[in-house]
Order: sequence, then structure tokens, then C-alpha cells
Amino acid sequence: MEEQRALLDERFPEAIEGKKKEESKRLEDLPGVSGPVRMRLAPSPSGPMHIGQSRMAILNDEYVKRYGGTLFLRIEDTNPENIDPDAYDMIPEDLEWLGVEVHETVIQSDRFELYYEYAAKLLEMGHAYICTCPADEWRALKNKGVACPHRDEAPEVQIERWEEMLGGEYGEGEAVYVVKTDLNHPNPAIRDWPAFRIVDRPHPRTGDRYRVYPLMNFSVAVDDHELGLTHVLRGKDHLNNTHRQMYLYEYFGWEKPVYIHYGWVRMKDTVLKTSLIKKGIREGLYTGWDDPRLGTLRALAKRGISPQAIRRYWVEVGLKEVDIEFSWENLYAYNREIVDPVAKRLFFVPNPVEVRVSGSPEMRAAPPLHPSHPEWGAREYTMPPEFSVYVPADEWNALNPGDIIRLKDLCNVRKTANGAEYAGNDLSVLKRGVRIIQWAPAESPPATLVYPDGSEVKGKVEPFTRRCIGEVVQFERIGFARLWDEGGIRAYFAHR
RNA sequence: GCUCCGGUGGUGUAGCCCGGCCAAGCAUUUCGGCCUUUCGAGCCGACGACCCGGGUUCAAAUCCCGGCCGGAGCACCA
Repeated sequence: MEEQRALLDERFPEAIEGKKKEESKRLEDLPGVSGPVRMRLAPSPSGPMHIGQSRMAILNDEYVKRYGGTLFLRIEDTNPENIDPDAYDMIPEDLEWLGVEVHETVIQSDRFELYYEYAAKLLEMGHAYICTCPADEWRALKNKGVACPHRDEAPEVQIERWEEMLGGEYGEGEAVYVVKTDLNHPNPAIRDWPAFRIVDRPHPRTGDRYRVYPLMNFSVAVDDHELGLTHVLRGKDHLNNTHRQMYLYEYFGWEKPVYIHYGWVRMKDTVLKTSLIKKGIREGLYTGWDDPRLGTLRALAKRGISPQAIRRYWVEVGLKEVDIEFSWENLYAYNREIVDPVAKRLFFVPNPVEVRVSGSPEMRAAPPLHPSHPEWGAREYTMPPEFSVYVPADEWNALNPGDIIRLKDLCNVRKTANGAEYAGNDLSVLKRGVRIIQWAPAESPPATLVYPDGSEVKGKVEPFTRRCIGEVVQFERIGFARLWDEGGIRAYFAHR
């Protein structure tokens, strides 16, 4: 694929750039930009990235590239119960594939001391407390707008309890660090929120060195400030979190970044949920993170969906707060535009039937590798007299004896009672409505075409296919697919 | 239930802030036609939308009110 890309760049730079310019819409300008921007991607390391998550990556990258500045990758691994150690490597790999340029990476589990420092300060200022009530009691009180007994105790007492919490005096669930906001806030989601909790489970990176873990709202706010972010792009599911975090900004007197909340993306028929995928892989339902049925970037890459198409898609979608329906059709259309000019044409014969053609002379077939680029050459096959070919069974069986059909770029044949006979090479029969089908020579290797729904179709591919492993090709009359050698040729279908 | 968002063709989006140039633009899909030894690409054309109801105004997709519909959050997850 990389080679194809290079080829395209070299020979037809205008094919990429020109099109992009005239057809791509420009992303809306970011409000409040004065000078370089500082933005972030903040995935949690629970698995590789999926198409949904690529939105924030692409959009952040687009803006940092437009305005100049710094893009941080911040791995949010403050919940030891939801970490896949492999994700620390998979996420950067996925970002690189997407063409997202990360300037600096920070990992939150390296920064516990920093969070603790701010936590202590906040206690001293009287804006937080350690609560040792049972969780449900505390929550019930809060929902009624009532302070729990610990809320109003003096900062010295709070500090002391905090030290005890850090020192291991409490077990899981026995103490929690809560940030005070406003108990009478009309939105109960905004009222006092927990900022640190105790977890005994070892962390994949820090082991059992820490047991007091910051919750997302605290670590995110501290890091957003520490990294000097100017703009934060986040899903609107974080709207309330933004409100919560604003209290920290107020208490500490920090300058606030510009927040932009974008809507949800509904994705029908696509498995995105990391936990479900993981379960599926474990149980053998999926072949791996790149199973073609999944919405992971790895799965899309395997099928030959290009990162450029994904970028184009998200740029078109933009940053509105409305929820949207993800459109595979639109993504495929963009991908087709990118892949069509570079994909070699090949014949795949699904459910093949072998047909003997009698009465033919020796022939040379040379179907072009690409109809728009004759200079790329052709796939060349010499057909002996009386040759055999594979053709699609359903199309062949639909013919009646005496019917003529054209083998593309080879010759015409007439169906007979038990085979076929040569019927000349006159192209004018096409005007009379003779159909053209693809074919594969007798010595063709088998191949399997794997569809995104997981179904597979067995067939034959012309021998040239062996030389295209790794590439995205177009099987004529079928569609685009990417070729892999997995102990036999397997083609993963992208789209028509 | 409470709090907060939002509603432009099948899908996505432009316009809405600063009412008229919007009898609504673009992309994609679908359907025709041309071209083509692929049912791909390309070219040409067509269908298709301002959630509803009031109000303000000479004039509303754009402003105001009400309703309806959709979504998010209300975790010691992120």
C-alpha cells in the first residue's frame, strides 16, 4: 500500500492534491486562537483505536497542523481495572498509521505525585474533603443537597485523613477524596464529585506502588492545565465533566482552555466496544483485533481502507454538537476516490467452474493492469489451443447452450452441451448485448474473499495476483480488496 | 424524574451569531443518459431537506415564545 502511495505521489501528484483542494471542505476555524495552539488526545489504554476514536485524533491533528503548536498524546491509565498493557504500543501505532503527528506523549500513571500535590493544596484551601461514609449514603445525601459529616471538618483534619489514605490506613471503598462544588447546584451531576479513590488491584505500569488513584475529572483538569492546553476537543458526553472541572480552574485560578464538545456518532452494525471485542477474541469469535467484522483501525487497514479516506470523512463531518449517524457509504466513497487510481485490476472468479473451450487457436491475453494507465502494462497469459478456464459458476450456468459470452480481454465463447467452443474475437458482439465476464487460467491459484460481515467466498484468482500481496486491488466487477498471504491468498473486501 | 444540549434531503455538511443576494449551496447515495472489452472510474442530467405551531417584520432556515422529537449526563469508569 505504501508503495502504491509513493507511486501515486510520484506520478500523479495532482491526483491527490488537486482533488483534495477542489472537493474537500475546510474545517471550521477554531475560536480563540492567538498564536500556536496546544491540544491533546486522551485515550485510555484499553485496546487499539477504533474508527470512532479516530475522529478526535484526526480533528486535533488537523487543527494543530493548521495553526501550528503542540499535540500531546496523553494516555489516561488511572483506572487499573481497565488497562490492556498492549494498548500502550497499539495506540501510537494506530496514530502513526492515521498520519497523526504527536509531538509529546505523557502517561498519567507517571504523574501520581503531581496529582497528590494538587490534592493536598486543595485540601489546605478548604475546597475538598476526605469522606469515609459508605458510598451510597454519601450519594444519597448529596442528591438531597445535604453535606455529609466529613464535608465541613477543618482542613487540618482533612490533611491528616489524606495522609492516612495515602499511607494505607483505609481499604478499598473506605475513604474517598471529594472536591467541593455547590451542594445546591440544580444539576446533581455537578455537585461535589469524587476525585481520588482507593484501588488495591496492581497497576500494569506502577504495580502496587500507589493505591490512591485520581479519578478522571481531577487528573484531566490538572494535566490540561499543566500542559498549557489552549483548546480541548471532547465528546459531549463530557459536558458535565467540563462543568465539574471548571471548579478546579476557579479554585486554583487557572486560565481556562477553550472547550468544544462534539456530538455522538452512532454506528450501526459495527462492534466498537473494546470489552466486547476482547471477549470475542478470547472466545474465538473474532480472529483478532483486525478481524474484518470489527471497527478497529487495524481491521479497516486490513481491508484496504486508507487513512486519508478516514481523515477526509471526519473533516467533512466536522465538530457539530449534534449526534450523527456514521455512514460507511460515505467513507467508502472517499476511499474509492483514493484507491481507484492506484489499484491494479485483477480477476477473481467466485465459485468457479472449469470450462473447456474447444476449437481455439493459441492466444495471448493481456488485460491491462489499469484501464486509465496503459503504461503500467498488463498481466499476460498465453492460452494454449483448447484451453480451460475458470469462470463464475452462477453466470455460466445461467447461459443456455448456444449463448455467447465474452471472456474479458481474451475472446468470445459459445456455450455447448458440455463445455464451450471458441466463438471468435469480434468485439462488436458487445453491441448486441453479449456480456463480459472475468476468468482465470487453468493454473490459477485458489483464493478466499472475506467480506466485512465475516462471510467468505472461495474462488480462483489469476496468477498475477501472487505478485500483489499487500496491495489494494480491484477485482473487476466485484470491488476493491486488500490481498494477504495467510497460508493461501486471502482478500479482504473493502467496498465496491 | 432532574440538569444540559441539539433538530437543514437517505447520509454528512454550508447558511443561522450580523433576517432579504436561500424559490437553500456542496459531498455522498439512488435513478437515468453518454463513454468504456469491469456492474469501477470519468462526463452529463434528475429526484430529494429548512421538526411543528404561533409571534415579530415589508421580509425568517435565520430573531422570540410554546410544543414535539432526538441525545448526553446524573459512577469511588473514561
